[in-house]
Amino acid sequence: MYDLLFKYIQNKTAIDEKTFSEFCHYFKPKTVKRNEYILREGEVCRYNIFVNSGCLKFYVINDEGKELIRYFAFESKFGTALSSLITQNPSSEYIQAIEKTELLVISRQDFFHLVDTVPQINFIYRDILEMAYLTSQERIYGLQGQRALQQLKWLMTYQPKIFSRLSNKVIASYLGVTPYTLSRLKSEL
Amino acid sequence: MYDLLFKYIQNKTAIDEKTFSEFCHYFKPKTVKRNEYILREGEVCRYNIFVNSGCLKFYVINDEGKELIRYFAFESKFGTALSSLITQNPSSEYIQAIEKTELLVISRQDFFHLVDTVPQINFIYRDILEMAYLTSQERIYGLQGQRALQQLKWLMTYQPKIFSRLSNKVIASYLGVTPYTLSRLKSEL
DNA sequence: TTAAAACGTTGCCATAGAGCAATGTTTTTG
DNA sequence: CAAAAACATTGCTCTATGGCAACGTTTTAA
Repeated sequence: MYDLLFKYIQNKTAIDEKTFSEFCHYFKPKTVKRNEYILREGEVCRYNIFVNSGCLKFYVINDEGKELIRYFAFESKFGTALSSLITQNPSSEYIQAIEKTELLVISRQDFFHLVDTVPQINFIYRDILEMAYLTSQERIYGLQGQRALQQLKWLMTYQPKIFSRLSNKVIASYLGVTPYTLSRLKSEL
Repeated sequence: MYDLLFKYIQNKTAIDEKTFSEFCHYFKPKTVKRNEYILREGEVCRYNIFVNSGCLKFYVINDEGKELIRYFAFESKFGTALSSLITQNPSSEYIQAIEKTELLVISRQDFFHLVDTVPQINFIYRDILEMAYLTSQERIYGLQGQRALQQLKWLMTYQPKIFSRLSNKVIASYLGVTPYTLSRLKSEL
């Protein structure tokens, strides 16, 4: 149950099983079905989430009703609606399972308690934020400067998992183009 | 010299002047001229930067030679090429002064030393990362989902400083459109 | 297992934004 | 302060992407 989380933490910082076992019970297992919502727009996000297996999508619905995905959390990734988690204001984001997904969820309070008291978790959180920020920056440059075809090529090279596991529809939503356009671009490759 | 930095930290966490005076000497004052580079593509970023006055732009030059700005650091903001700072790999970003700018720079080593030894700085760094990440997320949704006109309206509402202080050319580069398009959009407002 | 639903592809046309050129305006710098 | 450089605006045309419709294929769920 906690194997993957232990490996994740161990991979980023020095930790022994004893220390891990002292706090891992804060993470509660939960299984969600395909298409099940973990968080809806307007709800306050109260959890940080670690994905044990499956895949979650994090997205908003814009004014025109279009679904815009900013992030996929595959197994061994953390994800949360950070803005809402921090401010405890209603989220503008949805979190939804793309397939049957096994999670470990930790409450906001417990999570920040661990960040403040367990140096390894403080470091992990810093690392998560740093990496998330770097990824965001790259994505901003991609969306700002590149034609969809270039973005598609970049994605196929650096995030091939997205192509092997997700439908064209969600990939299009992630790239910010319509499924029609994605379909046409693929025929240009 | 350190007034603004002290206020910045004080505003986010409990700190007294004595504690501040113990570490503020790690931040070295530096003045750069209009258009002067603080970091060029290919160089390794060795500093974190606090802006005392003026404005910096953080950008890349893409394959087509187009300048893409991801962030402006006005006074009382931190900024760095985080990817390069963390990995110590050559930066893909430029950092350049838009106007005459007064900085406080702290070396990578000193900065992470403070993060690890001064709880207030640990907290500040966490806060910087959190806020930077949230801002990035909003920007991703903006670039992904909205027409340039909508982005322009959003920017005028939430970051009016950008309009009062920067040229159309750099605003266009930030929005990811050409100056021609920006000029036309403004006439539609 | 099979009907229903969702998805992917492609033709056609509409639209947002790109890019060049020409012109007037503002800013910079000696 | 004046010449040069950079910038802003706008007409014209071109291209990338959007969006509908139609149709075949795959997936889902009872």
